[in-house]
Amino acid sequence: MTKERADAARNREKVLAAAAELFAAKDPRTVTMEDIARAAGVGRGTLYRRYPDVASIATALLDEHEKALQHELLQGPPPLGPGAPPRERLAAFYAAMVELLDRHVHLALGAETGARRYVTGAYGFWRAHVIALLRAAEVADPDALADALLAPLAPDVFAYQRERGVTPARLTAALAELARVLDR
Amino acid sequence: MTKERADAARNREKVLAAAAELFAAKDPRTVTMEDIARAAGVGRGTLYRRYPDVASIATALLDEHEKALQHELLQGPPPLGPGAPPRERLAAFYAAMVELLDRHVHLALGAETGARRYVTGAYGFWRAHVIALLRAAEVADPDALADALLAPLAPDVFAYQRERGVTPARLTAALAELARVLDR
DNA sequence: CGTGCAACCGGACACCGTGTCCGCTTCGCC
DNA sequence: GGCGAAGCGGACACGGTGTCCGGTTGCACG
Repeated sequence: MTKERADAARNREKVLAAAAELFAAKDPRTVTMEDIARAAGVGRGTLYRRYPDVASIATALLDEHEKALQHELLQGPPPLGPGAPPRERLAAFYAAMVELLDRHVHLALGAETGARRYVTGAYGFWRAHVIALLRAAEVADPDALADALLAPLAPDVFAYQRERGVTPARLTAALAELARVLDR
Repeated sequence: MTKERADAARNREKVLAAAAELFAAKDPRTVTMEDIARAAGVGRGTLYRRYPDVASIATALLDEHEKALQHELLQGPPPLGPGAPPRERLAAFYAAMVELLDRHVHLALGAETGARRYVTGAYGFWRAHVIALLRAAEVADPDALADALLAPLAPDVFAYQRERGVTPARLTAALAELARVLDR
């Protein structure tokens, strides 16, 4: 990773800015590489030089926001960070994720092309975190439960619920309850 | 819906058979209309006459299998059908769905292009069923919880877990526990 | 039977997005 | 200010989509 050339950096900015706008403006699943290139005033070749596909651009944009939450989970104050009982931490995690989703569904939706969700680094992080919490709560088979408990946070589920009139607040409440009743 | 012409019926059979084979043979998400037409020995126009896209063909194939389960939920013996306590019925539902998924993931994956999952008639059925159970169990906000509880049954989640080594049996056990601890 | 009409078939077509390739431009170090 | 390398971007070939329409086939009715 040597130093980035000035023109390259300039283009990277233009691309990310244009992409962010596009994802917010229209159905993120219909945004194409061509769209982004045009909006950024950049050739398609330039785009492909850095990002293999649309999803990876959305992921790059999303990562920034996820980083903050990941940091809080690891060393922030309870109940998000260490110190609170596992079920409380799980509830807090749910709440934080719902808030994150609420602000950035468009990006999250854009980042999903098929099973892409699970290969992204972030999912692995959430997974590891939930598994650790479940283990601490002495629940049976944390490995199997973790993905099941993360599934409600899938962007398309969230988008669907919101569209149906389930507010983030109600969802948070429902998930908090779910977290608290886990195994006794 | 007048009577179907003989040649049309013949072609419908050929198409469904060829599609079933294709979905099972390769990654269902990469099956194309052209593939199916070629495999069925049928023109592309013929395909489009009946099915607007690949997903709807997979859905048609899947529906057949889902119908049976839906019937059992409505009027089969407990614990799947009416008569058992709601949490037991939910656990049984989970078990049945996992088994269904295990047998037909390829179809379920083929049926999913983006948010297609939620517009299909089947999802609405599962949703209504779970909501009814939650209401009977006197859980708070069944509407918000239902989608969350159905999320772990998303085909891509199932496929991912299985690929990771979580057997259907373990998944069933984990979900059963989840169902039983709901709200107290 | 045979005939006519409607339903059905299927290949051709135009379009769009993808991903790659390569001649040209720009950068920044010496 | 010159030069090597990194970066750029348009052109290209490909593959899938969805539509359209001339030709074909099935079936009801005489």
